[in-house]
Amino acid sequence: MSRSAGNGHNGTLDPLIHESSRLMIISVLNEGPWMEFGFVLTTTGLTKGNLSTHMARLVAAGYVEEWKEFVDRKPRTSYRLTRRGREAFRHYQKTWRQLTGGKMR
Amino acid sequence: MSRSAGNGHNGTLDPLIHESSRLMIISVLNEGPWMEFGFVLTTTGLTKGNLSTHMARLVAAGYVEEWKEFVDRKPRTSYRLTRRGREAFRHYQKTWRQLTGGKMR
DNA sequence: TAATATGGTTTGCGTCACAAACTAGTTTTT
DNA sequence: AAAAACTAGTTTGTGACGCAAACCATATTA
Repeated sequence: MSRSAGNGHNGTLDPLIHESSRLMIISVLNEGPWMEFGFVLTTTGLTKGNLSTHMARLVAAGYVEEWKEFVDRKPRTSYRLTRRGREAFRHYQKTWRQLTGGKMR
Repeated sequence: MSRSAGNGHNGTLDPLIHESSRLMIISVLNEGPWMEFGFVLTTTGLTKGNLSTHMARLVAAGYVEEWKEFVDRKPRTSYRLTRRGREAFRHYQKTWRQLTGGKMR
């Protein structure tokens, strides 16, 4: 198999991270440890539906970890970046800077 | 009319620029003045079809200027960023850095 | 004149991001 | 105690769009 996934360490922008909404989400999660759904919701300004589905994809990709619990009899969902997620984000940032910085340098 | 286009000077990433292929194209065009189709083609690694349609969109948006001529009896198409295009790209870069750099700084 | 190359454009399909509708349970109101 | 409204998300329907493949027009070579 030839190494050329959407994310890998080739010079392409991981689409899972690059998509605007998810870029916002990941940038927020990158600033700290566990964050609640509601916090990410208001910080990013996304709708609940979209936040929910984007989160599901990030979890499925192993970039984000999900924690569900009941607090005061109500459900509470929290997220944090996994190590893989943080690394992927770092790599994405590096790639973006190279790309937009010009081929020759 | 309330200023909130896809590109405007609000804190969102202009989708016309943010899309990976076009981000590559614009980054390349940003490095110089007129560039030929074939050059952009090999530099970005896109297929001809996709390059063609992306260029059409960028031209339609007023971000890129198109120049068609015949050289040695063969068609030649060249492109360059317009002033608006360069400005939009600068603004995009600024926005991206703010966004991914964290809310608090 | 048939094949091959050059320089693109157009088309069809599959993915996916978004808003809207829905689910499940809790608290408040009447 | 039933209904209404609120909390905390999840699921669904659909339009937009990015991609590869097919196509077109002209020029060159065999």
